[in-house]
Amino acid sequence: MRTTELLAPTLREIPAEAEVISHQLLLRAGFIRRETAGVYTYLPLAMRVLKKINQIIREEMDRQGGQELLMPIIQPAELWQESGRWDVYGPELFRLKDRHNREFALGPTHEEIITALVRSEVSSYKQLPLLLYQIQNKYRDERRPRFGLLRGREFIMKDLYSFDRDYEGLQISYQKMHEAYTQVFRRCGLRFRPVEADSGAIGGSDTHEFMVLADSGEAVVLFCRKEGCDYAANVEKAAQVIVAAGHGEEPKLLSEVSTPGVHTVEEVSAFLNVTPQKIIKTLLYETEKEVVAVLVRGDREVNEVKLANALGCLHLKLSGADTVRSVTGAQVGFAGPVKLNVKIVADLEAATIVNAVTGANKDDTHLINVSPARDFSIDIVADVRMVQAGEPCPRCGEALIEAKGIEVGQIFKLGDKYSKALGAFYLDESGQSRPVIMGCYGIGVTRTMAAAIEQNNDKDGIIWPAAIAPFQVVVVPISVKEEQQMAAAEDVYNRLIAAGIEALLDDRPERAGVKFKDADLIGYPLRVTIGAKSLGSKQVEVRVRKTGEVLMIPNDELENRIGELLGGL
RNA sequence: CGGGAUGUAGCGCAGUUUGGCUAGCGCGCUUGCCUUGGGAGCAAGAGGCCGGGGGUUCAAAUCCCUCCAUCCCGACCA
Repeated sequence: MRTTELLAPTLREIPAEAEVISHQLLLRAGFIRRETAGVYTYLPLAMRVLKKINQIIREEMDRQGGQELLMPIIQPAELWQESGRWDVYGPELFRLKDRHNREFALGPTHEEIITALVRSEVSSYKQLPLLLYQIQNKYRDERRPRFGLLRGREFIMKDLYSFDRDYEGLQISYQKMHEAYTQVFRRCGLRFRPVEADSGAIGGSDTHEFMVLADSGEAVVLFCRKEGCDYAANVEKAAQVIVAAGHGEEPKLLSEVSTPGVHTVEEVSAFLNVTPQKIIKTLLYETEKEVVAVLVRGDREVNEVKLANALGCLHLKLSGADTVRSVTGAQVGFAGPVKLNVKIVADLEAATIVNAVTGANKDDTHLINVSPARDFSIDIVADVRMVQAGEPCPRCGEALIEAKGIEVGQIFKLGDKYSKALGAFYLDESGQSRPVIMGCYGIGVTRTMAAAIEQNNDKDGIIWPAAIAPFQVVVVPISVKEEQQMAAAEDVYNRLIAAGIEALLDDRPERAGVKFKDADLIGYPLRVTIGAKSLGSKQVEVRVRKTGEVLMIPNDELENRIGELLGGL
């Protein structure tokens, strides 16, 4: 391919709409253009990258026994009503009607379709297990599409569904996908971690998210710093380790103190001269069923995902000032568990604090020397708080480290949720009808492309890992008017192509600086420069994008050395 | 959905406060000359429903109403 034939419109300035680096660079380097919020056209350079990622995915899925198919994007409402998700999925589901006023959804995911397929085509244990996947556009009407390709409304996703006879089979399929995903992201040249994640109030037991570590990530992950310990979890999931309370403290006399205008933990701590560790923070939450009081230590934060799981509720929200007053009788900042007439959920840690400070459910008043059991009863004790960096690893006890991550993949054990809802049963050897046991496994392809940029860039532009670069080498003649240079450039280009290396010849009649800037911006791993400097010599000048290093390679070793270099990038 | 901001040429912006000459600048684009190892220079050009609609006015990019779009923060996210 020659640059004069390639549609790769680079921009000198950063479009005002782009905030995160991957979005800026994808626009500037001519990979994507926005059509409307969260919807993009992928230009030829992006398409080449996506094809490579897809190819890697296909190879790894197929290696594990996956079979590719293609399902419809337009899905009938009836199927979604059958699974119950027509209502549950909410406004995020794009809906449309046909000319007969029949309702449809644009597929945000394909559990319904694939389960419907399996229920009609699979009827015997002999047909199981099955691993079926597709790579296709997905549609989710995000409330707030943002960050370019990191959160779009239309995006490309690989989704695989596993069908097994039982949970043991599911475990095997799950492990296969765990391995496949590890290989996919490794081959894409990404620094990532599989992390334990929360599976939600309903649904399967296990789930892992594959996180690309990057500061722009929306997810917070905690992982163990100890070499060899592979504990890593989404902050929503990370379990707290109970450090032995250790205070064999005797409960002292409960008493009330006046604390005018002292609301926050910091204020209480300073005013009463107690550490936040001795304060029990009481927060009121409303679920679809009830109001609950949640107790956590003063220096901790409530983890709403864990809380929802502990309560077995679907929706959860922090109560407003009105509810707080009607439940506690006091303004916000003075709630406490003593004599409070709602369900009380205490965090594991908070439940052990003796002689604590709490709100008194009375304006401008706190209680001191509050002790659980004696002064109030707890309905549920559970891990309902956020774990913070520095806390012990649940597996080995070493300190946890916090990092931001971009979720590029998730593997999930569904169990029989969809097979039962949609009626996908098979007959076992004894002729008994059983639900197919399912798993689902997604990779955000377009998000992976953006994540790769988030992780691999510098002030000059993108630095593609060689495996997914749009072209592996760009050949730049300094002056296309110099016949000798052009002839040399053509020769190098042809040799690289013949050697199976994806080369691009920058034959534009531009000045060298312009071509260099574009090459850096687009991020080809290697650049071969053909100019007066090296023309007469027996060496070819090769520059490594990642390091800026310039190598003089003997002409007759060119193909081999470039192949070697690419292998290391 | 709550809060904030912005819509003027392909991109980045000025002009709007205080209505008034033919709507500007930089980059990019076209043509020519010149130049050619990190976004050169000179010259001549093309390119605008000033987001849409309605209103006020002798006169609207500018004031008013309304709709739309885009971005940011938050909430939300199988």
